[in-house]
Amino acid sequence: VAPHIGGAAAESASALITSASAKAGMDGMDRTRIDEIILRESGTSKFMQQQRRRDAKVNQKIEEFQKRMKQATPTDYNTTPALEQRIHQWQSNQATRATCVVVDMDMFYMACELLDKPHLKNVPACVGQGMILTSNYAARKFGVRSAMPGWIGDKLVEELSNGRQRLAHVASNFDLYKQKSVQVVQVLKEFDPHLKSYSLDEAYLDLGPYLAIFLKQREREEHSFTSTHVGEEPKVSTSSWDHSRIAEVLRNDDGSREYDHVLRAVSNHTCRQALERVVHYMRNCVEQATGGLTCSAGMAPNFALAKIASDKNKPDGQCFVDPNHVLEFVRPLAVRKIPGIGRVTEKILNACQITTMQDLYDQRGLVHWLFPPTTGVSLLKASVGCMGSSSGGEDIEGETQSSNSTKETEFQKGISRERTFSPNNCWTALNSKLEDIAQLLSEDMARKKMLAHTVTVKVKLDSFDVYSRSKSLGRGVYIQSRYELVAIAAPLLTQIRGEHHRVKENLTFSCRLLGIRCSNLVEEEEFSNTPQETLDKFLCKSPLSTPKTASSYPIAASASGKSIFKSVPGTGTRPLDAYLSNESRQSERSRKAFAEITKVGSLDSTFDYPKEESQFVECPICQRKFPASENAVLNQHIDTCLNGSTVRQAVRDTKDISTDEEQPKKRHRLTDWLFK
DNA sequence: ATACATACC
DNA sequence: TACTGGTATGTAT
Repeated sequence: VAPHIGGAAAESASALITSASAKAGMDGMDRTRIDEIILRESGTSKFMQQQRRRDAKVNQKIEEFQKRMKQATPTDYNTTPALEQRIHQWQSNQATRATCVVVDMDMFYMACELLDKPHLKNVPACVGQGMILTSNYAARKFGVRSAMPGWIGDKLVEELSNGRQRLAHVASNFDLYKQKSVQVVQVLKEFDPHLKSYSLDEAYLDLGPYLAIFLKQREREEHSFTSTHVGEEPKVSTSSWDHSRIAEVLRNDDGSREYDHVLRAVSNHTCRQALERVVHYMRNCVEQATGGLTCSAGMAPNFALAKIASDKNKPDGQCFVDPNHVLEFVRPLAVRKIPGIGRVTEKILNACQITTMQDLYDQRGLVHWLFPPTTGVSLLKASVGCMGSSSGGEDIEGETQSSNSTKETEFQKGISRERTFSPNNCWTALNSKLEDIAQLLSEDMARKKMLAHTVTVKVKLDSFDVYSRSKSLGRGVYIQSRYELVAIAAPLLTQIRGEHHRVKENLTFSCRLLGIRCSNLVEEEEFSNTPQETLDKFLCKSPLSTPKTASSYPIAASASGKSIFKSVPGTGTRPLDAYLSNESRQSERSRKAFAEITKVGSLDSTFDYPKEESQFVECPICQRKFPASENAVLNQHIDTCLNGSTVRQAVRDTKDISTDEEQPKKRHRLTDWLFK
């Protein structure tokens, strides 16, 4: 039975926003006081209102959970032999040696700045002007942390220091952070050339191979010097070892060698001692190489545990999780410590009386029954320290977790750009912003040589309500240029506005953020030499997609050189391709792409935006205006519109505009297809 | 395939 | 006065 949900209890900021909750280095501070200040300063803001609405939804979800719990019978919430069996299985698949290492730089951005500005070391300071990116420990004492808006940080420091201190703001300098990050990674790669880093300030290493070579090396030394006493573990020598030699071996290692047996041959204790030494040395190297940046490290049999451990002795410390005592490490942890359990899941669990991992384990039957399968399983795996092995599926035999099987070929799933601005309801301006974003995104995609099959537009209103609408293109159609992006994105934006007006019956569409996301990506192949499609010109010149106010389009400029529908996406991604010859594939693709863009893009004239939002609403498709009061009429019209009357008109228009002399057949086929 | 929510840095 | 940006993934439909 859960405690009060949204009852009379005083509202707490930390329950509403992550930037108010505790973080490493925030010990011994007055959370109540901090909460109070945050709520007072921003409690009525639109942002906070939105957080409350979200929180209400979470509470609703919790109530549903509790309803189900009340109806539950012991058969539902008791564990079962099958579950016990699975849990046991996870545990026995756990690696027996702790070679996973997570290196986490201490307050990275801030630390980078402090190199330059040592005078800020002991006064409250943060990086970031509007939004705080990170803060030093002096500031954390007052509850100032990342993701917190700057002015709240100011208030916290001012008030909690009784006006004696002020929060110093340093503008972010990502070039510097990137440069420092490169230095760090360079050093770390000597210890594991296959390391992964998911952000500028942390890296995931498997020190298994390094350790194996290290131990081998030492073994040889010991042999040549002393005769080892029987039954006695050889001590880890206190002399320094030949690091550069090991680094070299690793550099030339093709990753196919098996090191596991070496580590299994030595005791857990020996392994630990060696690892602690290596990691200590490694952290030292980082500090030297960066001119004084410190980091913390966690060592564990899997990366999630290592990640948690890296936080334990922050800053400038390290923590080892003994594979034989994982449960002792895990059980006392608050559920929130587990990567993947955030503010919301924590709240849900807490409502079920689960606050620690011990609770989670004790309630495993209930959890398994209550949560959706993937979530439930990953929670339960976590409860016994088995984490990170993605998607909660059953692990196929063996502790592949940390061996040299680094899959290099992971391809980025999506790419996006979004921008926040002062709330704006001018349709022309919004569309122009959308085009700017498309431009940025297109550049990113070109740089990364990727093409997208799906485009999503994201809108955040003044109220902080978020909408997203997406469109997947026809089979085999992939796009990149900003014209294409705009051709798809602009109508989606129109659609969002239309639906917002319909649903909320709200005439203003005041927007504070626009974003475009591309997904279902494929890699661009070598430049295609097929004759230039007319699409580029079409998208560029056609009044259907070129705003009259189009100073933002440097028209002829970049539109020429490149074909838009460049590549045949990698063979194998879509087997059906195999049925088409290369050439017909190309034209097929272009034809479909053209159709796609025409179908969607041309329907939305980005020109002729009404200057003011009045008592009229527009058809999201053809932009024709209708009296706001006549909802039925509009809906009727939209249906007609969607049924294609306008499509035909649009296509007739394009016929005159873009003539394709080289391949007139295509045009026929295009129109045939469109008219269907 | 689409929309939305959650999470992480 | 004022609350980010980029990516991945899970859930529900």
